[in-house]
Amino acid sequence: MGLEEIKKTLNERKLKATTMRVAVLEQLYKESNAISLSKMQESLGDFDRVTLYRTIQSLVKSGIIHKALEEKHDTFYALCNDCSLHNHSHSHIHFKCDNCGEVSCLDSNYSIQIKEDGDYKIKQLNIKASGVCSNCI
Amino acid sequence: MGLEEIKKTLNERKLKATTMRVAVLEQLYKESNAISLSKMQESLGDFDRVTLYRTIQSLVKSGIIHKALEEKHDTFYALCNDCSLHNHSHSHIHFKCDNCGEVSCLDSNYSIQIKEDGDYKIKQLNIKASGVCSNCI
DNA sequence: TTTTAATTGCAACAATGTTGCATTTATGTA
DNA sequence: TACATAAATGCAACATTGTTGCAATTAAAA
Repeated sequence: MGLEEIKKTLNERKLKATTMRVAVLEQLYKESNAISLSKMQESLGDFDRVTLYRTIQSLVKSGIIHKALEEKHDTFYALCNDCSLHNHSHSHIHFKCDNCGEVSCLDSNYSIQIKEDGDYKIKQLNIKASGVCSNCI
Repeated sequence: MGLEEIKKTLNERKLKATTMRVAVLEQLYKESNAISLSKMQESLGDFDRVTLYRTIQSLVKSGIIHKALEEKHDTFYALCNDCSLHNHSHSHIHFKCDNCGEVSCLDSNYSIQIKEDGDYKIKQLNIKASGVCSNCI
């Protein structure tokens, strides 16, 4: 995904291709995994914190990225590879490696079956798995 | 669970039966569901915030309660009914009702099976379900 | 009742996230 | 290419959540 394609993606969604947005997306395309807000802040250097928050908001809202994992002290975002515009991150498992801390979205090789046999009506699942990632095995 | 029993539970774990600890546990025994920090703060009135944090910490550490659900702006705690001292909240599903906001620990009527067929080694699952609770159906 | 270690309350701080507003910038248009 | 304009940015200020150190208080054992 080159610069031109990123700009095109943004303009298609009526978002201006600003330096910050392009930088965030370039980083996400480079890594194939989710990236944390804190890591983005680090690598983006002297941008304003507020601008990053608003950048993320706009990218999430327009369906380019999604919130992969939310922890108390950090939040991870990932590209919406397999997500449709209106249905994000609902069905796949978000995985965090205990060893290297990397967060990724597991694909359909990992599927879930629920036994639902009581009074509660489950409509949505949010599953965080942890363990050892493919690089750390 | 009366006052005496609560005091006994605390002393068994070498915790002093202070006003705050007793109040928190009484509230948790009354409700059978998880209670959020913000709700505890409300009902406990003029206690110091710091004291509540440390009270929660001590109760979690000693295995009386566990963190049921952690959201960005609130954290829910529940009694360790079925959890052993060293193995908390690992295997059950935490449920939040979309309608009333109530958080509860689902029992073994709800279980999850994961098909694991890729490079990642899953060691632990943290499952948040949302939908409609038994009261709101 | 006294002792003492645990617990509390306070003040101060750190991190994360939000809002309003004036300034700047990307983009469509002339 | 220059201009107009709506969108995006940077700044200051603030809210919320959680933490630490320390002196004062309290539960429980002696």
